[in-house]
Amino acid sequence: MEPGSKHFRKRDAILNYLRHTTEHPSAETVYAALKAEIPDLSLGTVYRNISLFKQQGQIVSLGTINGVERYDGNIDPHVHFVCTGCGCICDLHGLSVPEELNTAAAREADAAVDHCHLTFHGRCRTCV
Amino acid sequence: MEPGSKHFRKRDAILNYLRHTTEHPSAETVYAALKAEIPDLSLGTVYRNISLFKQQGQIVSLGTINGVERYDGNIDPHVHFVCTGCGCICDLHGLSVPEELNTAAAREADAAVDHCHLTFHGRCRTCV
DNA sequence: GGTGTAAATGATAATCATTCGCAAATAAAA
DNA sequence: TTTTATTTGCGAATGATTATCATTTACACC
Repeated sequence: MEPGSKHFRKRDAILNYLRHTTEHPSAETVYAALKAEIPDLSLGTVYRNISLFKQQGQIVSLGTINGVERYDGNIDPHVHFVCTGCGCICDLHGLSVPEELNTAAAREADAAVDHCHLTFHGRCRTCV
Repeated sequence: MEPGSKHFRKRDAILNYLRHTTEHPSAETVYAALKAEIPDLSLGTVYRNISLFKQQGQIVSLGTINGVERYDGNIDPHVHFVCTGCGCICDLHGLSVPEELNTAAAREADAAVDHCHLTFHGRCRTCV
């Protein structure tokens, strides 16, 4: 591959996409978006690399919404809002889980707490 | 069906099971547990009724852990701990999401917030 | 420039949780 | 009892995700 080429390695393109989008996409969405610039990308590659990134801690899973798993390339802890109507996810950077809750959780669960997810559910603007 | 029979309607047995267990089971787990006392129960019936209960708000989904959806028959809001190792879920009744976070979330998301889920992740006692 | 080896990928088949379709069984109503 | 609506069992269909495997590519070394 020529130096200075705009062709990334596909793995890099996938991670790069996940890091620069705010839509918290599914594997299928990543695939569809990248397919435009990388016509010979395959869906299997997207799944394969996403599960690699997840395992390496480079991305984070937000769980499944309407049967499909969604991912976040922004790994520093933040809160999410999920719309029950359209399934859109948005970041809430303005709030955080109080530290006391972490320690209280570890004590009550009698376990080693690693991280937590706080997600609000409701209806976004366009879904009334 | 005879009056006073110990045969419930299957739907009732499923809801009853979900309300009295603390294991936050999957559909398959509910099926396996009830199959003992109701030998002619079918897995389809479990799925069918679970999705009905969910829609009616009689139970709550905790999302999918290791590819399978888990449910909670206790619908009053509480916090959960999920073990990354064995996938067990336990209730944390001793802590709650501060009310201010709800209003702050609604403001920042510019949306109608209905409820929220706070889940801690880590390793339980038996998973080191 | 080759050449060799390990990693990455495309294409497709397999897996597996969940949903659907439909006929039989059961309950409720008349 | 007869009629009608609800619930269920069974088995097939669906759809997201994973595995397989042959091919291609990256990268170090010559």
